[in-house]
Amino acid sequence: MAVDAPVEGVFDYLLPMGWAGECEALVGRRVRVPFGASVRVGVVVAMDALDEAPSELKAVEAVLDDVPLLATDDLRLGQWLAGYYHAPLGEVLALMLPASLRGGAALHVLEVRGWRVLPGAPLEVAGAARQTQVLRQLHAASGGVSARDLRGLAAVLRVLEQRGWVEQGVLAPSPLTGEGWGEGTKTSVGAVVADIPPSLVLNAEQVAAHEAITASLGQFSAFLLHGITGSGKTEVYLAAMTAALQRGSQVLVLVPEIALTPQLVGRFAARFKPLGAEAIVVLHSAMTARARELAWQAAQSGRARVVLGTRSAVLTPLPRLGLIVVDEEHDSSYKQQEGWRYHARDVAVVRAQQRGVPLVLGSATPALESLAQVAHGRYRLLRLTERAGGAQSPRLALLDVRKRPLQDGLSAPLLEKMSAHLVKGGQVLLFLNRRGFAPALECHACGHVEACRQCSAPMTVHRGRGRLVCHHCGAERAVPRACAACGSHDLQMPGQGTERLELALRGLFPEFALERIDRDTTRRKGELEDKLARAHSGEARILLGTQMLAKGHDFPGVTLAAILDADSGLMSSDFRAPERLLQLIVQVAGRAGRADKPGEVLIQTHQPEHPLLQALLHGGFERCAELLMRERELARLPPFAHLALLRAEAKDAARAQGYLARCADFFKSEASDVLQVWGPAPAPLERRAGRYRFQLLLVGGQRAPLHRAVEQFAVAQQSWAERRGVKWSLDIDPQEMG
DNA sequence: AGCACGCCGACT
DNA sequence: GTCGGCGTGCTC
Repeated sequence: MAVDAPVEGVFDYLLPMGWAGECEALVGRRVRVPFGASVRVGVVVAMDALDEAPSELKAVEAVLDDVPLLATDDLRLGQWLAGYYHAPLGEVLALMLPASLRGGAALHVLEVRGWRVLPGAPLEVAGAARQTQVLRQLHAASGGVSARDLRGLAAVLRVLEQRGWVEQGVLAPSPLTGEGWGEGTKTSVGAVVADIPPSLVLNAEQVAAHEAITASLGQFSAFLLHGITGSGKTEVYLAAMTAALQRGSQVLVLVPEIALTPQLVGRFAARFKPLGAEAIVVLHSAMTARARELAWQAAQSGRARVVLGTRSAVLTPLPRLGLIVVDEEHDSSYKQQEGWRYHARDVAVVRAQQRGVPLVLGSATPALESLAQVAHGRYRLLRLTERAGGAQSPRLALLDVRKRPLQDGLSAPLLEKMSAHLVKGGQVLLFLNRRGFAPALECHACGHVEACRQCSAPMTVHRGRGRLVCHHCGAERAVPRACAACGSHDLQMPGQGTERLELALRGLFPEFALERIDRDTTRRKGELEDKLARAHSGEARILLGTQMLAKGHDFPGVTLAAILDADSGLMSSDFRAPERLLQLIVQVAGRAGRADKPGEVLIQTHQPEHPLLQALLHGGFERCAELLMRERELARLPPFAHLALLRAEAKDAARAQGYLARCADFFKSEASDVLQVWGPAPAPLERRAGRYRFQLLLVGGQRAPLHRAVEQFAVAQQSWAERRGVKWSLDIDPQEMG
């Protein structure tokens, strides 16, 4: 029994009354159990016959489900993940269920009414096209077709019913039960899949990619689909998905958080509409609990054919899984950054392996980790190098801003370029990865910088709100009129944020409509959609924003894009910052221009001679990726090493540091042959929300021995006195050192 | 995470 | 004299 509590291990219970002898029957179901002084919900993961019943065992209080919610495949994945990420199995399994079911609430058993075909019914009725169509649809669907999907066909269905070919009833609640409609029937959806609109005409590269993936259906195989922006990766996904659906499989599609827009959902829904209203379901964090439960149930029961979702959707039970697609596989939003820190892309790989299904990782800027897997021969590389419609790739140029006065963070040549493009009717896209008005409030007299009282970070000035805001803990306060240290009224706001840039641009280009798109201007519901609509329609001429703007949106009218603070990516202490900068530039470049309007991408920098920028200019993404790869190899960093980050925080700095010092000693004495220890060091943000944070980085050449050492550590540290008052957590394969 | 058990300050 | 503060430790 795995209990949903942050405790390692599984717990043994006696069977409830009336269940003796029914071994295996409870596996995958939720049960209510007494746990400590309280009552908890857990999932049964195994049943054992005991020779003698130990009297110290408590008994299961109640069985909460009539059928298993998790299949043995799901439990196996959960067990693997709990081991790999050193997370409690109960917590992992809880995340495989919709939130509404984690607390022990009963599953809303959906009574989906529908129709199914009876034995002896013909495949077609000569001269009756509508009857033939309905019969084909019913023959094809294993568990019947819901009445909702047959709307408007009542008259036809009545005729077929009178002829004794079809009947009405309740559709199978779940294929896991083996009851109800669909029992024993072989799935064959060929007829319905034939109704899926054919793919757009694919070019030779797309055909090759699609054929390679399709040939691997039914077995594990990992593909890296490296296609430049606009090369038609989505069409390859859709073609491969259609082939998987044809075999009766379910398809899981993961997309980054920001990319799950109505447009994308619409595109998939339009393609797979012939499979029925429930055939495609969406799962993301903004949905209501009820909507999530319905979508989850459709997926878990096998009714949903395509599941399209963000990070957490990778854990959805899918009894007929046949293909996994991870779009924009390099995207950092696949990494969970709190609690159980899993990486959805990596989970997808394991899941595909366990289930013996192919996996497609798609990106215009693959992660170095994925490129390394290709180099090792573990992933097969599929390239798409042609832009659809023959559009040209944009010109990339560096703007050396050394010794040039910047006007509100904008260099004179950039302003000239902007004018030229705007006058010619183009749209201009500006990236600045910093929200707010200015990143600090500084006293000109004594140099005092207003810092957050809870964190060791300067507070960002938000002038519109008239507040200082901490971007790390969210704390807010009024902007002081005088310096807190010396009382001077000469307070300065050095640096640029998107809010300040917006103000400056409105002054510089008053005749052109501007949209700022960042977390502050898209807080209200629908605001982002409205702004994106104005960007797409061309109504907005200047687009200004943070990361948000770079992901998943195409702006065909944009002819000039500029990255204003490339230097921050070149100078960061985070070893992944240059890789992320490269991805940003290439992604941005891919969104500027099209066939009739060649685009231009400008990068403002104080380091025009930087090897990374030079490599990008002269060799594009590939040369840059090679360069970064060599740097990582020399530095013994991923993908040439494996990382685990041990974090500790405490109200008292010495305690957190002392604990990690003890941890460092442990690893140095017990595992120095398989890993290196870096630290303990203060976390990049040393104090956050009033607690002091330190971290210890473990670098291992081989994954397995590193994990064994971590496992040993987790057991050993339980008895250490230094643990008192310290909250520690483990981040396997950390993405950010923050 | 809960929840209990356990030893020290201001109150009906 | 108690009520309750949250530090520490356990949960089959």
